[in-house]
Order: sequence, then C-alpha cells, then structure tokens
Amino acid sequence: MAETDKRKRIIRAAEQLFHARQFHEITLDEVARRADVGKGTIYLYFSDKHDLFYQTAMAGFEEMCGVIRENASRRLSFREELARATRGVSDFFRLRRPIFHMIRAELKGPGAGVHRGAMLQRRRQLTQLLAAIIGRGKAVGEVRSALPLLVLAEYLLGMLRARALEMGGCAGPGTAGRGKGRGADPGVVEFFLHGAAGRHGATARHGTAAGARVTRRTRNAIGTRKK
Amino acid sequence: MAETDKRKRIIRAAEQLFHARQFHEITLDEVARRADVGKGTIYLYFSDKHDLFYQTAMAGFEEMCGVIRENASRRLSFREELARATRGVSDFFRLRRPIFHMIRAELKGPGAGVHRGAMLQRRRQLTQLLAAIIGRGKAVGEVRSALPLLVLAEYLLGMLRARALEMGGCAGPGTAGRGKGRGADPGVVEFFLHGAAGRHGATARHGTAAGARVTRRTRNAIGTRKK
Amino acid sequence: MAETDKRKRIIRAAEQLFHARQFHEITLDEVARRADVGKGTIYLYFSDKHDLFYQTAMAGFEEMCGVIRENASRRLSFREELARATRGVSDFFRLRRPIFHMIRAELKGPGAGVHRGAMLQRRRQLTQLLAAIIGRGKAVGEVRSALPLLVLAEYLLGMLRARALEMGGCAGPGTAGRGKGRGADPGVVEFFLHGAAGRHGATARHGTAAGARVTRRTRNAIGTRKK
Amino acid sequence: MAETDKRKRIIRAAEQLFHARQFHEITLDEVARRADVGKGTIYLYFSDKHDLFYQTAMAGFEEMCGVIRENASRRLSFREELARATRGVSDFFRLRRPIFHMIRAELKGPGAGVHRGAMLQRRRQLTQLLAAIIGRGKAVGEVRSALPLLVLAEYLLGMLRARALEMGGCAGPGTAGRGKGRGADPGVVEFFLHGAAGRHGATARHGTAAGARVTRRTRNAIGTRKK
DNA sequence: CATGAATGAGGATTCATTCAT
DNA sequence: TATGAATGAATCCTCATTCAT
Repeated sequence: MAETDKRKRIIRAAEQLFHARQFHEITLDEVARRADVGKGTIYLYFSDKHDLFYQTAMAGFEEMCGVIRENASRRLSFREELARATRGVSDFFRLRRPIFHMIRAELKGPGAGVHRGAMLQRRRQLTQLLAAIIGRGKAVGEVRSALPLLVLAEYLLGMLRARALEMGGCAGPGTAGRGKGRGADPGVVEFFLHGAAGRHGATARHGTAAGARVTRRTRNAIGTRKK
Repeated sequence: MAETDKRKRIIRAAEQLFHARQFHEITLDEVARRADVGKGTIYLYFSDKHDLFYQTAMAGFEEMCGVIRENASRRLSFREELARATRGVSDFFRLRRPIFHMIRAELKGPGAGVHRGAMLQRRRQLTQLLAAIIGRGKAVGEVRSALPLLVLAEYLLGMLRARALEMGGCAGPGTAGRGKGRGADPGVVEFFLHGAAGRHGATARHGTAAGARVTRRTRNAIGTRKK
Repeated sequence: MAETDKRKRIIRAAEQLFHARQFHEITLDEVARRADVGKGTIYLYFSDKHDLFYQTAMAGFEEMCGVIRENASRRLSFREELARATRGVSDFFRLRRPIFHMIRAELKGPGAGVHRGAMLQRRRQLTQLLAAIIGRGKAVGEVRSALPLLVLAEYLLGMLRARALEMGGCAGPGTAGRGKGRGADPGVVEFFLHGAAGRHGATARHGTAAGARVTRRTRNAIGTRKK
Repeated sequence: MAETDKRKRIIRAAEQLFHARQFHEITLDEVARRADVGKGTIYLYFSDKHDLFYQTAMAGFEEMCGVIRENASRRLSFREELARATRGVSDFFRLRRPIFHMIRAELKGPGAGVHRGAMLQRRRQLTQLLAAIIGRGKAVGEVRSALPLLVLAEYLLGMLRARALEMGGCAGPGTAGRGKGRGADPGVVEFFLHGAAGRHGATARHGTAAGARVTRRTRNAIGTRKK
C-alpha cells in the first residue's frame, strides 16, 4: 500500500505539473518536491523520466477508456451511448488535458521508441471504442455515412479535441445542454450526426422532429448547389 | 538581402528539424549546421531560441492564411471556396505539420509569455477566415446550424487536424476523390455539411444526384429511429 | 555462527564481483544480491563500503601468507620451499587476482587513510616471508646477489605478478612443467636464480642434469660475450 | 594552437590529479578547475570522462615508447640499449606512475570496451619493444634463456614495476649505479641477466669475470640440491 | 539480528548564449 | 556581418547510507 501510495503521489504530481509546462520544462526535482518524496524514490517506481510521464499518460488514458467501456456494458440507446462517450472524452480532454499533450509529445521524440507502440495502440483502442458505438448507430440506421467507422470516430475525436482544447471547453451558446451540465453538450453529437447543413445548436433539441427538419432542409440546400 | 537569405535558411532549418523532434530536443547547433550558418549568426536574426521558433511558426501560419485569403478574393461558390480552404488547411497540416506542433507547444511553455498573445491572435485569424466562409454558406442557405460560426469553424479545423495528423492524411477508402488526390478529399466537406447521418463517403461524388440520395436515405433513417 | 556465515558470504560476494569490476563500479546492491543478504545487513558486519573491501582484501591476503608460512614450518630444501612459495603466490595472483587489485586500489584512495597503514604492513609481511626464504638460499650459497633480500623478494613478486596478471597465467612454452601444472612453473624460479643469461625455460626440467646443463651452457655464453 | 593548448592543459590536469586519486574519485569539475578551463570545454576535446583518461594514458604511454624507440635507432651495444630502455621505463613508472594506474584501471571496467583493444595493443607494443632488445641479446649470446622473448620482457617489466611502484623507486643500496643517477640502476639489468644466484648488487660490476663466477657457483648450488 | 524502501548529496553531461576575432 | 570556441548553469540519474518494521 505504502508503495502504491507513493507511486500515485508521484503520478499525480507529474500530471499536475504537466498542466502548466511541458515534459522538458519539468524537472524531476519538482515532481519529487510536489509529491513530497525523495528524488531517488521516483526511480523506485519508474525507470526513467520518460517512463514516469509515459505511465502517467497511460494511467489517465486507461481511466478514460474505462469510463466509455463502462457505459457500453449497460444497454443504452445509440444516442445515449454516443452522448455519454462524447461527454466522457470531452471531460477528459478538459480536465486532464495534460495527459493528451503528454501523449502527443510522447509520440514524437525518438526517446519514445519503446513506448510509441503501446501508445499508438492505446489511442487506437479509444478510436475503436468510439467506432464501435458509431457502428451501432449504423446498425440502427442513424448513421448512414459510407465513411469507415474509424474515420468517423477520428472526426468525432477531432471535434471534441477542438471543443475542449481550442475553445477552452466553451462551445458558445447552447453548450449547457441539459441537466448534468458539466460535460459535452448535445451540440457536438447533433453536429456530428447532421453536420453544418442541419439545423441545430443554440436551439438544439434532439428528437425526431428536429432530425426530420434537418434533412428536409438539407435536401433543398443540395438542390441549390451549383457545382 | 544576403541577410534575409540567411534568416530564411535558418527558419527553414528550424521547421525541418521540427518535423521529427520537439522544441527542447532540437539544439541550435543542429539548426545552425542544417542552415549552414555559424551558430552565432542565429543570434543576429533572432533574439532567442524561443524567438526563432516563434517566428518560424508565424511565418508558416501566415503563409497558410495567405492561401485561404487568396481564394476568398476570387468569386467562387460557397462549396468551392470551402473545399479550397479545406484543402489548403489540410495540405498545411500534412506538409508543414511541425508548424502546428510548434504553435501548440509555444502556447504552453512559460517562455511563450511574450508571444502568446500574438499566437492566439493568429489562430483566431485562421478561425475567422473559415468562419467567414461558413458564414457565406449560411447566407446561401447551405449551412443551417444554429451553432456560432466560430464554433463550426473550430469543428472543421478539428476534423481536418484529425484527418491530417491522426490518420496520417489518409481518410481510408473514399479518400482518393478525384484526380489531384493530394489535398483534402470531398469527404470532409461532405461530412462537415451533412454529418454522420448523411450518406456520403466511400461512394461520394459531388453533384446533385449524390446529394439527393444522401438526404433521401437520411429521412428514412430518421423514420426508423426509436428514441 | 549464522552471523559469521553471512559475513563470509558477503566477503565472498565482494571478492567475486571484484574480479570483473573496480571498487567504484560495484554497488552494495550487487554485493547484497550476490551474497543473498539484505542490503542493510552489510552494515551490520562492515562499517563502510571501504571497510568491506578492506576486510575482503585482508582476508585473502592473510590466507595467502598462511599458505607460505605453512610450508616454511616444514623442513624443506631452499629450492623446494622457494618453489612452493612461488607457486602459492602465483596461484593467489591468478585465482584471487581481485584481491590484489583491491589492495592496490585501497592503497591509493584517500578513503584508505585509515587502512593504509595496516595494508602496507601486510604487504611487507609477504615480502618478508619471501625474503626469509631467499635468505635461506643465501645461507646455503644458492643466492649470491648482493642486493638486499627485500629487493630480491620484490623482484620475485614483480615477476610473479607479471606472469599471473599480464600474461594471464601462461608463461608460454615450458610452462607445463610437470604433472600438477596448475601452479607456478619452475621457469620463474629458474629465471629468478639464473637470469636471462642462464639457459632455462622451454626445455627446463629440474634435477641435477638439467641444472648442470644450464650452467654449462651459461659458461659458454659468457665466454662468447663481447662486452 | 589555442585549442591544442587547452587540450594539453586538460590532459596535464587529469594526469596530475590521477597521482593522488583514482578515476572515479576525480571529478571533471576538478579537472576543469585545475586546467583552468570551463567544464564544458573538456567535452570539446574529449568525448567522455573515460575518453579523457584514456587519451591521457595513451599520450604518456606513447611518449615512453618513443623514448625506447629513439634509443633503438642509434647503434648501441645490447647492454647499453637494455640499460637505457630499462631506465626509460623505470623513469616513467616512477615519474608518471598515474598513467600506469590509469591503464590498469582502464583495462578492467566494462566501460573500456572501446578502448580496451587499443590499450592492450599499446601494452603489447611496449613488451615487443623490450622483447626485440632482448632478442638482440640472444643474437649476441648474452641471453641464453629458452623462455620466449615476450615472457622475458614481461619479467623485466614486472621487476621494473616492482622497483618503481612497490619500493617507491629506491632499490636499496647499489641503486645509484653510475653517473646519471636519476633513473634505473644497473642492478636491475644485472639481476635480469644473471638472477639471484649471480653475484651482483651493492658491489655490482658487470663484466665477464662476475658473470663467470656466477655460473660456477650456480653449478655447485645445483649439485647440492636435494630434491 | 535482518531487511529493503526511502533518501538526497554528488557527478557526468548538455546546450543556450556570449564574445573575441 | 559572421563565426564557433568557450562557458557554466541546469538537470538527470546513481548509489552509499539510514531506519522503521
């Protein structure tokens, strides 16, 4: 227990520090100080500075995938499942943003050679989790795009990433969605499903009516298209 | 001019090196060597290592915005303009990927304090360029989403980023689009406009027919929806 | 006894590790692991890392001196006693080589300050043991050099050291001597007694005949000498 | 020049420090301080701490071999050449003792992997230089031992090493030899040639008579031997 | 007695930056 | 202007030593 305790303290410290600075700008002295452990202690649990950040990233990532999987096990409607997964990812992007910077950074440097594979695999894991959900949407006819599921999943992730990181988590009016409030709003899901040509957003409600209207207008729009 | 030449050589070297490694993993020795310039020379044109990479990022960014603006000046249809902007951004993401990593990195570190403002402003510039294009789409009725234009622009950027960086520029089947092949495929634009619920992608061709089919199917799909 | 057992295990481990690496390149972790003892246990028997290696060296040294003394107590001919001592030292140099490196190292570093005196004394002990044997040779007329006995002893040690350490224990042809084979060959003794000008070595056998032949040839050689 | 100057200052500093302490006990900070250069400067001329000490050792070694070779080129009598080589080696062992400790140390650790080969080769070079001289002695009949030349050379080196290092350069009475006084005395050469059974040392004269007497006595001695 | 987790002083090494030429 | 040798602050990592169990 004591060991695990220190290990966790170190990981938490690393993650916290990663909020404000980058891998190379963080010293292990700082990590040790913030974790309130001796400098050498870090090397009892991690082989390396890289290893520390790698494991920190992995831990967070795994946690996020866990959240999504958890929801997948319950029998929810496609929409609901997609919304929850979306919210889960979004929360992670926002609250544990450093982890994703770590992952991105880790995938670059050559020092990541050892970890690179594992990291890519994890990322693919996430994509596949989302792809599976979208696949269900296809099965029930709510997703009709002929694009590969993985591509759709990547697009969704890209949007979530944009929402959480570029926009600082505020998607403008209409974000608040409904009750829960803390996570991703339905806007993303709606947009993901019906695109910019669909009518949704500030006034977004989901439901058959809205969906229907979207498509009708869409047809018109296409009709108007020149080239 | 000889000076400007060296300056450019240095910037190019920095950008190239940034392809494979991160800011802190690149030494000015390397930059100087690759630029075929004395190490001290760097300090004649840049006040700092940070400054060098900041200016490098800015130069690339500016170039990209230029491409988009250029197309904006010609009178093109909304679709065409969106497609071109999309392609421009996509090419940049792919071919000059390092620049975007640089920007992201630069926005983090504390050393960026001075530049931070300028960078954020540039980024906003890009978003606004895209937002303007999307705004035109709204004007002509092809965009109906109630989401703020800037949000839509961010979503689009997020998707492009995902396509270029996560998927290595290959969006899977359907990517090949038409002849040119090198840039963004219509898939993104189509997806951006009609979402996952629309039918497009692998079999996507643009033109009225394809569009019509998309919407028809979509309506059916909506009809089948349970909740 | 259990304690003494651990003490010995630790010493043995230290000696073994010293075969391949140097004092500073050996960690107490390794020693503990190899001795199958807890790291802290080392500090129950030794005050220090230096102390551990000092005591290890001493133990080996003492052992070697013991071998020589043992032979000294029996009444043997000068030649035989010299041969045995020589073999004893040689075996030690070869089989327990690390000990001698330890001693040498120990005599240098400043940390050895405390032990230095004791070590020098031990070394002198060995030299004196050999000097005593050589002294007997002088008494029986087999040694005629006017050089001090201690100097002769040092020369002999130097040669043995060279043989064991520099030449990896193989003195080239003539080494095989007789049956036992493992220890010092007569070559050294012969060389020690008659020098390079004497005929011995490859064809050396001990016994009167060989000896006689050696000297006969030697005489001739001297006759031929120019200057 | 300036470069070479710094390089030499660093090497000299390293060698000096090596007089009193061992490789691992010397910090590069010290070396830099004593050489009066910046710490980083060391890395301009040496790739490594190991490399620094390796090159330092090599430089000294090479210098010594140079001295011996120099004498070899002049046409000297065997005796004289042997005496000079002996003196050269002896001086080096005494005055630049650290170098030999460095070499020995270097030949042990696994870090020497790269240098090990080169060092062994150098050592062999020295041995062969001496072996060549002894070979000349054989040619002129002054050396009759059937031991391989390299073995004889090693023995000689062993004795010189013993004299210089163990005995602190004082071989007791008779050391002063002749005029020059500073280097090795003829005692070693005499002993090397005629062994302990020969009459030499304090009263050593070399010449036919002494040599002859030695061998005669030797024969007697052998006759007296028991076993 | 025995242990090994925890510690932090200490050292090799890197690299942005300066400055004499 | 242009250069690159020189510098030393800064950082990762090791390992002897301690001490709570």
